[in-house]
Amino acid sequence: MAISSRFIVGVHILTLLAQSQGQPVTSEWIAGSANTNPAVVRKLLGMLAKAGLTTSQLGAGGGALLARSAADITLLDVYRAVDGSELFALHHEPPNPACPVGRNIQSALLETLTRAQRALESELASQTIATVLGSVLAGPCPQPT
Amino acid sequence: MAISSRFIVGVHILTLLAQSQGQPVTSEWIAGSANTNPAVVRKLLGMLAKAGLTTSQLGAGGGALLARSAADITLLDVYRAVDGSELFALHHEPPNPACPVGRNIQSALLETLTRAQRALESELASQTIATVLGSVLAGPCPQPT
DNA sequence: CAGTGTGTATCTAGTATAGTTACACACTGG
DNA sequence: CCAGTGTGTAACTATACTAGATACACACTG
Repeated sequence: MAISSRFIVGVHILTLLAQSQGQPVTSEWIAGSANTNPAVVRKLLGMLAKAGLTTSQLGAGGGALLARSAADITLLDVYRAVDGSELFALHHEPPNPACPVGRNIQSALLETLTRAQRALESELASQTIATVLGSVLAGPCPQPT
Repeated sequence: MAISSRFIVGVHILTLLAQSQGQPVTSEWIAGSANTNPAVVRKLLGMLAKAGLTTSQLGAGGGALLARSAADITLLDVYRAVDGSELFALHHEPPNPACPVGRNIQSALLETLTRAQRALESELASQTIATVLGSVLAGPCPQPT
């Protein structure tokens, strides 16, 4: 369990907003669909808004909205917005520079780890909220009516 | 920091064993190079041994050894040995099946997440302990002598 | 101007990591 | 044969992160 559930819940939220077609969606409604707490949803919406993916309409009849087209939001955008730390941890304490292996191991691995992370990110970049919504609506038992 | 430091320390350990050319290496010596605690090293060695990557020689003059050639141990083997959980977490509580999005979001994302994880793993599979050792020894200030 | 819903703060519980100490036991080497 | 070495493992600690939960001020709508 390396990448927190914030990622999938973030995608869930944005997919709901995409489905709502410009109607503001309340955090309480989102929480009902994701089966979590409204405050958790609001925390995630804060991160998504800071990343420029959503906006909020305050006051009565308010709620969350997509800040841009669902086709312009990739899963990589979501990943970076809610989970954007380095994928691979290094040694807690820097290794012993007096040892040839300790001195060079981190830089020797850097390129490989960067490539691995980039490979993962490029897969995430290939999907958008629009394609996810398409898959969701094509699923079993689509919207009643 | 999604993938724990166990991974890079595991690679560090195996690289040291590869460098030692069949001489057993004690956990204390490894801990000195990785700048950590011998018990932590022994815990990692236990995981690596269970995965068939290392063996141990008990008793005086004992220590850890590679169980097979350094060229036959990929970084993916190490990753799986010490960190082998699912990369992406799902919702803590399953989403609401009464909502079209909640009902289908997980299966809609499954293929993409699997592809992303596989892309990362395939990068890790492309490097072996032997190639890492090569990079380490080619680094600045190689072995004195 | 009343009411709604966000944004934020705070607290909790649960879990994972990594460090540390301690000790029984298997094995080596003389 | 036996003293000593080093592993394997357990128990405990500190730290950090996640996610759930409650509470409340404030902006905004209608």
